[in-house]
Amino acid sequence: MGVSKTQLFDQRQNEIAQIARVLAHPARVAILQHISRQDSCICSDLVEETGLAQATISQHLSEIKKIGLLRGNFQGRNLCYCIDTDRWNEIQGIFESFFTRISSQCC
Amino acid sequence: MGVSKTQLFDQRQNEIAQIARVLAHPARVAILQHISRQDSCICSDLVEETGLAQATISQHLSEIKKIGLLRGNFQGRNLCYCIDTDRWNEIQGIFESFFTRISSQCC
DNA sequence: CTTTATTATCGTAATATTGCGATATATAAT
DNA sequence: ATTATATATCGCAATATTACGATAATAAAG
Repeated sequence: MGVSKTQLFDQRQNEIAQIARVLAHPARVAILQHISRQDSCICSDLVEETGLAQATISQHLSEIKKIGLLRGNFQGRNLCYCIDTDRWNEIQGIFESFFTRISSQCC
Repeated sequence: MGVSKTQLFDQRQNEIAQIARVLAHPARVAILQHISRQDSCICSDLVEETGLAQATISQHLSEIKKIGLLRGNFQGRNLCYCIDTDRWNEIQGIFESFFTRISSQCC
């Protein structure tokens, strides 16, 4: 078969999985780190930085966008992305509570 | 094409991605939550709980095992899994520092 | 309006993931 | 040792992801 059975799981579980999926590729981790390192949020020297093709970077950016983590403005010729801080904090909260809820005293 | 170019990224970026990949499926999120909810860490009523086939659950468990998050002991007839708390805390730390390092004052 | 530079989308190939039935392996009980 | 139960692995089919070249769309500059 090969279809993910998301309907078997609750909304929060699917939400965590959906966000984790975005972080589940080193390029996207690197992109997020790069954007946040720049004071002004330069966009596609990401191509240079990572060594991936422009089309590939654009695709990764669009994955990150899907979970609401990016905001983009034109700045001169360049489309300039930055991280949506509110959404970032929200996601941080979701993971934090997921991590702290889990604990087990084993057999 | 279609091969993830992991060699383009540093060890930490790949590590974050590898862990996120495990959390990137709602079944695995549910499994972790279930194991931690049980006082004693029951194993494969996971099949009942989730509605996935036994083979599928076993496969998901093995993904979680790969990043060192599970410990298993036989308890009577049953193989009983629990979360490796040390590793869990380590991973929590990795994500926490990833999340807190990222911030951006946008254009 | 045309040109130039930047980013997005399309089409396609390679690979990875998801899921399950069938079967093998492992442990406890008899 | 044999049986019964639980878990792991194999093989396969369906779908998803990753990557890139080619091309379209967008915006500033001339």
